[in-house]
Amino acid sequence: MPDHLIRKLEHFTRLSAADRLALHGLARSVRAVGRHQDLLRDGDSPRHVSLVLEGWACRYKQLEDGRRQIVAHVLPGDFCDGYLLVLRALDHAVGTLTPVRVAEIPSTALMEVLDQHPRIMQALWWETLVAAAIQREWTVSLGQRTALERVAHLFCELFWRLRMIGLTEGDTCPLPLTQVEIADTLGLTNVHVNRMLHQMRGAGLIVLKSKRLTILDLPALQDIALFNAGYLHLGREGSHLDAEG
Amino acid sequence: MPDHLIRKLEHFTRLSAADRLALHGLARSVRAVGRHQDLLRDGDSPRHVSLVLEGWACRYKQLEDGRRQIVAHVLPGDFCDGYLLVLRALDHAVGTLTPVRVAEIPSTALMEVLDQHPRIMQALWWETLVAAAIQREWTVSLGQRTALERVAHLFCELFWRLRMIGLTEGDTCPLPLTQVEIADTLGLTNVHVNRMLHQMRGAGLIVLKSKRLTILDLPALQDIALFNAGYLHLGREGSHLDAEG
DNA sequence: CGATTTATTGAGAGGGGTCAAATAATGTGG
DNA sequence: CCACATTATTTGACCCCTCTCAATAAATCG
Repeated sequence: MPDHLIRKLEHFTRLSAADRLALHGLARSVRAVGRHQDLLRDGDSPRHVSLVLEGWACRYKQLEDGRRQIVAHVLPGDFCDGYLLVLRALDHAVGTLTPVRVAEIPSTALMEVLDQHPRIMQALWWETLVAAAIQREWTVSLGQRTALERVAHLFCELFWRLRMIGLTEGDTCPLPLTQVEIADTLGLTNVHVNRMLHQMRGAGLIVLKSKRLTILDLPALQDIALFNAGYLHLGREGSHLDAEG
Repeated sequence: MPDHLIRKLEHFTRLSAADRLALHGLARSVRAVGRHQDLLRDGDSPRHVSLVLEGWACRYKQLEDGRRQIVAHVLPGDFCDGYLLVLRALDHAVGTLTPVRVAEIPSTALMEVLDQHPRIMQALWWETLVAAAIQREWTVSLGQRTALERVAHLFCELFWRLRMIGLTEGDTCPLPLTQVEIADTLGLTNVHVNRMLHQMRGAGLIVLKSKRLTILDLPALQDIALFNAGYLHLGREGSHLDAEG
């Protein structure tokens, strides 16, 4: 089941059959959760680690007066937490954006796998660092990019991340976000997101319909977004750790 | 020398004398660097790990057209990299904001210490997760907070971080940032930062002079900033790992 | 097919940006 | 320690990108 996770990790290093088997063994207990539910609440300290197998979720923080900021998108193959081995309490919430299937992994089981499979340990370490790099790039977007550039950049990033886990088809990918959710991601209002989408459609850059995004001209979109994929570290940077065969 | 690092880590768990000794052993080779120099450039892949002993630096990303965003402040006791054990190339630059003294630690020496001192390993893991939490909070600031709230939040965060490493005196701390650098941190212009400072001074909240910040009313400043220190995870969350004595 | 969510569009307002110039602080060489 | 150059701060006037408010249209869903 954790095919997306495996596919993602293999952008870092090639796993052995035993590695893959171990990862499959982790996704034993699976839970289905509906749309717009909280998987984790701010302040929680869950006992197990959750891995999203299918569907989209997001990390978000809410200010006292109601303002909400989505701080990360959690796609299939992403962990919800993974931090709780060290930190006592979560400093943000995790909510579903679509119906989701999550594997609940006892932290002892995860630790055992990490001990016995150093290649997985390295790959998950890489995964953590890429997540941090994405967070930094979001800081750049919110701090420096205009509204149009932000939307374009988000679409480029999601397209690359989805392609990494095999969820694109040609120039098309799922995009189950509402305009309000895009706005909460980019620090904009839904009204202005709508206007930017209008503009991008008018320029023949994208088609967005029925929760699917088609990028008609990826190079042009990347130019507009000042998008540079380097921060996603997709160059198989752990190839020296590759498994044989 | 790495007193600030030790002081910071002890907000997570109490280290043993041997742990502290091992950390001191790491800071053998020290380099002095002037103000406004790059310690690391985007794309670099340094061989050793750098620890800031004194002075301030920042991580930053620059867009092709010159727009610059500071994505993190690197204070005494912070690592510049620490990632390079896994990632091949840096996705951002690190530059000094003041003259700086950095320890250059061979990655093999660091790995040895981590192997022999699991408590340090855990504490550095905590440190990494706190850095990620700070990055998320910056996403919230840039996405949702107004200019005034952003400046107030930054000052609260820096004050707490500096207090954590023993660099505050009462309600005062160093603040060597120029208004341009504050602006590049918060996604504002230096002109508008200046106006917000004017407003905060007028409200009797702060004094900022000769690169020192005095917070006259911390609770009020935190209210304005919607600041909640939870994300800094200062509650000695690793106390179950405490060394004896 | 009615009910609710989501997307779309318009008009008006404001927070923060841009441009420009003056003042103050800091640094440097003699 | 001063004269000068450089860097940093401060302030004003004007503008524009994005927000707010509001109303309508279109999807989506039981």
